Formats: sequence, C-alpha cells, structure tokens
Amino acid sequence: MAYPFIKIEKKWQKYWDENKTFQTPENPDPSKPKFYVLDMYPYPSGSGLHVGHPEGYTATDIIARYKRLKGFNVLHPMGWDAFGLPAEQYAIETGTHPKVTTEKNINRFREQLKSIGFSYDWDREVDTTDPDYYKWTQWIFIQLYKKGLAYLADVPVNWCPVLGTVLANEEVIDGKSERGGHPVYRRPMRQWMLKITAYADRLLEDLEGLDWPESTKEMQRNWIGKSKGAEVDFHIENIDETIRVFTTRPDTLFGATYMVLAPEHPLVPVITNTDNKESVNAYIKQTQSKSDLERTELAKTKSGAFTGAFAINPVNKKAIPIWIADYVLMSYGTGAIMAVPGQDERDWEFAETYNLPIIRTVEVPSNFEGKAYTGDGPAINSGFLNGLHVKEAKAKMISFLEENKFGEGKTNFKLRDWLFSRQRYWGEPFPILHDKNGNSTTVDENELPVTLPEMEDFKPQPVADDDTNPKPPLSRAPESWKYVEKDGVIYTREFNTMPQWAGSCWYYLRYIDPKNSNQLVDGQKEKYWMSVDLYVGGAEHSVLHLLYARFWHKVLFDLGIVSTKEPFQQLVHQGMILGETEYTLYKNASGEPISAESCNGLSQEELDKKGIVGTQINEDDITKSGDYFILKDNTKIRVDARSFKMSKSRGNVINPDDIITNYGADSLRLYEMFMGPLEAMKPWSMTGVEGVNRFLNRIWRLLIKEESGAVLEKVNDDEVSKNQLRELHKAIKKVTEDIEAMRFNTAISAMMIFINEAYKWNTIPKKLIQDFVILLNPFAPHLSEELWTKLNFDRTVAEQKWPTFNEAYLQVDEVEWVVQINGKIREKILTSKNISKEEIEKKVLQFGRIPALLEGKNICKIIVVPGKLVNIVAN
RNA sequence: GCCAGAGUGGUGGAAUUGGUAGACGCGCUGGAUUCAAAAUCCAGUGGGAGCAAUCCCGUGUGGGUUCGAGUCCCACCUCUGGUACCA
Repeated sequence: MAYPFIKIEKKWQKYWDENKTFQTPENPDPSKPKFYVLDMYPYPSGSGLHVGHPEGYTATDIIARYKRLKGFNVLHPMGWDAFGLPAEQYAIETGTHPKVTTEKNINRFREQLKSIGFSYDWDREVDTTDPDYYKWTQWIFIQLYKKGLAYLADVPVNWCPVLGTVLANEEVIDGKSERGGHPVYRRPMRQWMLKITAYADRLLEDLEGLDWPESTKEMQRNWIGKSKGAEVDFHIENIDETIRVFTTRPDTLFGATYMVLAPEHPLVPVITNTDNKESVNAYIKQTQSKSDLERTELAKTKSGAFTGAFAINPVNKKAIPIWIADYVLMSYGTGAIMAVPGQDERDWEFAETYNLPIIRTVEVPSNFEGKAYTGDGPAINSGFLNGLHVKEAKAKMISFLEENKFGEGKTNFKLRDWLFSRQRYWGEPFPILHDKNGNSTTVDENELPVTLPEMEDFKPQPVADDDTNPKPPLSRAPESWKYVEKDGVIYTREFNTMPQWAGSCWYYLRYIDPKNSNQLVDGQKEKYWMSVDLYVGGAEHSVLHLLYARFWHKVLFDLGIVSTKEPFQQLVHQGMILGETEYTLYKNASGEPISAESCNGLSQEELDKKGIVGTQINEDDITKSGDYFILKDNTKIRVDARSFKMSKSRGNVINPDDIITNYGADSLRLYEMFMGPLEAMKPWSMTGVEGVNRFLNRIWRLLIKEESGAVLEKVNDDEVSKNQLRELHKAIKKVTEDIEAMRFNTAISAMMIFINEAYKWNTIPKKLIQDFVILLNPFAPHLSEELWTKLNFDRTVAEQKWPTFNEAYLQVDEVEWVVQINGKIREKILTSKNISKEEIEKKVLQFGRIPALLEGKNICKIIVVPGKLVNIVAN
C-alpha cells in the first residue's frame, strides 16, 4: 500500500501558502548571510509544464530549502517571460486576445509549480507583460537611448516572412528562425539597434571571473569573436579611390595576389569597368536573390566575378586584380579582403577556381601535404620580413604600415549590434515619439508606461516585396494611441515593439523589489541581494539571453543602478530529459525485418522512399550481442536502441501532472534528481520513478503503521547506538557535501543506504530519525513535514537547523586492508586502525595465502596506503 | 571542417588527490508470504573456467608512464552540443 501522498501533499502546499512559509522578508536579518538562487523563468506556453521544467527547478528548490536550514536569508523567486510569439500566433489562429491566453497560461503554470511544492516567494512574482513591469523595461530603453546606445539605422536585417518580423543575428540559425525554423531573408530596413558592440571588450573580459560552464563561456567568446590584425589601404589603379581591407595576417601581405570585395560593397559600381559591368551586375543579382539559407547551402564551391579594376599592393607596388565574391561578407571587417591563397584555405579554393596566382609567404613544414598553410613558420618571398616567424612578422608589418601611412593595427569583433525591434503586437511598446521630419524623441519618464493599445486585429501583415516596408500591427492602433501631442507638436508613436529578450534582460533585479513604483530596484536592497549566487537554466540560452542580460546589466552598472559588474555569479545548465529508450526494428517494403545498420545514416525521407518502416518493439524480444542489440529469435537482425527528444509528434512526452497524480510530487522531485547528474542529458524511465516512489514508501513504512497511520512502537526514545550514529553521520556528511556540489543523485543514494540500514534495526530512536527527516526535507518536503508532525517533533522542518556531522562518529575500530601482490588483490585483512606501517607489513607477509604466493619470489618493495592497501612488489 | 563535452554491466548511473571498478536505483533469478496474484520482505546478479577453494578477462580502440590507471600522457574511433566562408 502506498503512503497517502495526495492527502499529504495537498495539506502542506496549503499550509505553506497560508502561512507564507517561504516569504523573503522585505528587510531581512542583516546578521545572516544571503543567498540568491534563481531559475530561468518560463515562457508560459499553452501546453503547460513539461518534465524538463521541474528538473532545474527542483535542483534550485533543494538548494533554497537547504540554505534556509543552514541559516541563510534566501531569495528564491519565480515569474513569467510572457511576451512572445507563441501566444500571439495562437491569438491569431483563434482570435483570442494574447492577454487572455497569457493570463490563462500563467495561472496554469503557477498551479502546476505549486503542485510540485516549490518554495518560491510567490509575493515576488513578476510578469513581463504587466504594465507595472514593462514600465521599467521601457525606462531602461530610455536610458539606453540617452546614452546613445539605442539608435535607428537602415541596415540589412534578417527578415522572416512567415513570422512577419525581423530577427536578431542570434535568432537566426543556419538561415532559419530559431523559433519555428522558418526561412530568413536579408533585406534593408530602418530599425532600432542597441549598441552591444560598445561593450564587446567588457563582455569578453568579465567572463573570466564567472563560475560558469567553460563551454558556455567559450560560446560567448566565439560569438563576440575578437580578432586582432590590421587594416591596410590599397589604391586603385587609374581611379582616385582606396579600398581598406581588414586582415588578421598582415605578415602575409607580400602574398596578396588579388583582392575581393563583398558584392554589396559601395565601391563596386565605382570601380567596375564597362567590359565587366554586365557580369558583375548579374553576379550581384544572383547573390541577392538567395536567402541566407541558400547562400550557406550553396557555399560548397566558391563563385565570384572580376571587376576589371586593379589595386596596388602597398608593400611591393604590384597591381592585383579586384574581384567580387559572396564569400566576403559586407557585415564583417571592411567588407573587403586582400586574398592570400598561400595562407588561407578559402582564398586558395577561390584562386584555384579562377586560376589566380598563389604565392606562399610562410615556409611549409617538410611533411606538409595540404594546400593553404595556416600554421607558423619562417616568412619567405616577403622582402624585409623574410625569416621572421608569424608573430614577429605581424608586428613588424604593422609598424611598417603605420610608419608609411598604409594602414594600422586594428581589432575586430564578430559581434554585431543588437537588432532590437520586431514587427509584432505582443511586446513592449517603445517609449519613442517621431515628429513629421523623422526626428525621434523619448516619452517623458513620468508618463511611463506606454501601454499596449487594445486592438481587434493584431496580425502581422505580409509585405509584397523588398521595397515596401512592413506595417507593424500597432500602425493600425486607434488614432488616440498613435498620435501624441507634446508642447504643441503632434508626434507619432513608434509602431515596432521590443523583442522577447527585453523583459528577461533585467527580471532578476525586479524580484529584489517587485512592487517599487518609484524605482526599478531600491539601491540598498540591490546591494544586499546582488549578485545572483546561483542561476540554473537551459544551455539553449548560452548566447542569446545570457549575453543580452549581461549587456544590460553593464549599462545599468555604468548608470550606478546596480552594484555588480556581472549579474550571475554561478551558472549551471540542467541537461535535457529525453523520452524513454525506444527499440526500433526496421522492416522493408514487403514487411520483412531488416538489420538496423542498413538504415544507419538514412534520413526519414530516404527511408520513406525505400518503404522502410521502423516499428517499436518490446525490450523482452531483444538481447545484446557485442555492441549491438539483436532480435532474440532472429539474431542476424540488429535493432536500434535510442532515446529521443520528447515531442508531441513522437508521442513520447511525459506530463508531470500524471507523475504527481500517480506517484506524488515528492516522487517526481526525487526521480528528476536521482536520474543522473543535473547537467547530463538523460532518458526518462517510468520504472525509475517507481523505484524512488518505493523508497519513499519504505521510509513511511519504516516509521508508520500502514493501517492506522500511527507511529510504530519501535520508534521510541531509546538511546542511539554507536552503529546507528555512524550510519546517520555518514548520511549527514554525504548529503551535505553532495548538495553543496549539486550532486543530488548521490545524495539520494546516501539516504537510501541509510534507510536500508535502518530496516535492520529493532529500534529506531526518535533522536536519530529526527535528523534524517531534516536531511530528506529539501528533496521530499511534503513527506518530510508529515513525518515530522507524526513523530510529534517541535514546529515544522522548515524552521529547523540543518544537522552537522561529527567526524568522531564516523570512526571505526577496525579497518580492512587490501593485500595485493604486484597490483593484484590476493587477500583482505582486518586490523585495528592504529597499526603502524612496519606492523602491517610484517603482519601481511605472514597472513593467509600470502607466504605461499610469495614462495620463490624476491620482495622488491612494499607499498602501504594507510588504512587501505598493501601492495607487495615481487618477482 | 573548427570549438567544447562525453564513451563504465542487460539498464540509469557510482567511484576525494592514481589505491578493493560497478555504490544506489531499475531489470532479471531464486526464496518467503498468499488459495492465487499484486504489493511487500530476504538472498543473488560484469563475463568466462571450475564440484569447490580459486583463477583468468574486463571502464570505446591501440600504445605509454607507474608498484598500481576508469582516473595521467600520446594517437585513433564513436556519440552529443555549439558553430560555419568572421578574412
């Protein structure tokens, strides 16, 4: 019989709610240390919570409850990232206002989170779509604007026709939108930009001090993409123009045999001669018509066109041909390069395609077989640089360029300014007014927020062609909203809205002071709570959210609003939870089973074409042979064993509500933590859930009479035995250390070991079990509170102190040594723990089979690892 | 291609600084209980040889360092995530 988890969990959730058990006081006791533990707040989607959410949330909840018991003031809040495309798409499809859907979804999410028993301070909830919240998002934008960090610009943007909006570079992956995977095209548009590039160096440098996963820091470094080199001016033969190029390899200037401009480079029409005009224009047209997707897909072979013009290499005055090619991007560097095929793989490929000369300027190693050589070596064919290695040659060339005014040393970043406007309805309106001459100004700060107008039709409008600018939904807002009179001048409001990232750039600050109507956050409170001590969330935000939030935080730091350089001191990503492992048997068109290796590497399309169907089969029908699974009754047939990402279409989605109903919230929490390391990707297993549920039942039955619910007689006031004390303190030590290191799986295993031991005891002293119930509390808070009450202990677990372990209790009188001969275990021997090195050596040589095994051998050496192992080296 | 991380039983995963590989859970096998089943409890469970004591093999592969390697070094293979002409 299962313990009555439904009743227990409801009871305690209600208790916590009514007593505001986990409320963080407005003015916390300053004598206590603080701990700010933050979850990445969810987007409240219509499908509710999935099992991925409670993974990170349980981890932080364990930490929060543990830290409270440890005597910390804990800030552990939750809120909603509620602006964004899905609510709006849904609204468009159903005609329901996004506000309505959002509210409904938020209520559902809140209810679900409460049903898992998370210890959030619900009085600090934030909602990015709440005007009281986005008032401050708008306020921050005004500060950015005032600092010159927000500007309007005509720039080539990522236009996604399906979504009817532009996207930031970070939101485009392989030429497709990050959300939904729709194609993205380049087109020029006048848009709001945020000058994140002004903070590039600081965003890069300050990564150093952060306790973040190395991979995430590396991703941000790559995204910022700092590279040092030089800019060099090339005069154009017979035309009074110069073209500036950026290169990271100024040392290879002698090997520049041609030059390439991006097709969009402004000097292309100027320098192209009449003979080549037609082919150049044709090439430009060809590149323009491609989407980003096609452009990357077709990037296998290099293409380009000759302009007919020549540039003069400043270092040797040689004339080199100028080409245009789409492998040079207008958006990076100067949009022009000097091509050095000898030392650059792309240039080599292009030179091969168009038969352009190749000069090596770095001596290749004797065993080198490739084409372009990008490694180090002495310079050759390079005049005054000959013999110098790359580093010295670079430095010498840069001073040569600077002395002769041919160019200068220069650092470039891959990071682009952040495209900040979206042509959608469901986002923060910009606090910006435009006059009829095209000048813009900000709304007065005391008139914030600029609320979203009520509208019937909030669909984005498709645009006919690239020359028409899309009309954002707000352009159809009521006149009373659209036009504003200020000092006798009629202004038009900005019709674009902010991207979804805006609200999440600073929400962690609002939790500190969520109701403040005068300031974004009170300075004193900010100083107390910041920075976030632990931030847990998905790795998918490694670049987007985490980079944007760091940027805003630095701007707020410069404004003196926040006191720390960085918002999130420690960051942990929870791993993805996959569906249950599936065993797939493939069958060919005639329905006969075929071996899995013949389908490996084939796409779903190719499988469909061949009529191959994968069917799921039962684990009982297969067996393992070597590295593969095979059919039991046809051992020639290999079967695929894999777990997949949960998805509606695959039908392998696990709903946390079902787990709570069938096994309880404590089981859900415990299972999510017991599955494996928090950061790892791991498959779901229903039998695993049953396993931890069994464990909770075992705890219950250890102490409680099943029929009556009363405490068992063997739970009494007896003295705690030495053995019991040791087992308890082993558990305290392990659980404490593992929580600190966020190794929750092994912490749970330590509690299981304790309970397994406890089942062997005839009596269970209350004193002993009391500490165990506290250990259990962060993991299974409902069960632990209920047991606490049943055992008639004082107040609630949440008000107790975390037990400390005493090393003295862990001591044992006897130790077991492993006796090895030449590294192989031959005997085990028990001795008192205080035996000396000499004594154990002597003892071991006469013990058990050891003398016999050493017969006829010379002992060279005896290695003793105190209290553990003796290794006799003999030949 | 490049960058980062990971490969351990049938399975999810444990193994402080190199020192008993496989903790704990799942599954499986046997037993107890039951009219029977479920649930529960007890025992066993890496592979191979042997009646047994015991021995041999075993942490992706191949080398190396060491008294001793899952752990350190070199080369390679596979998988996962990120990225893609960034000059």
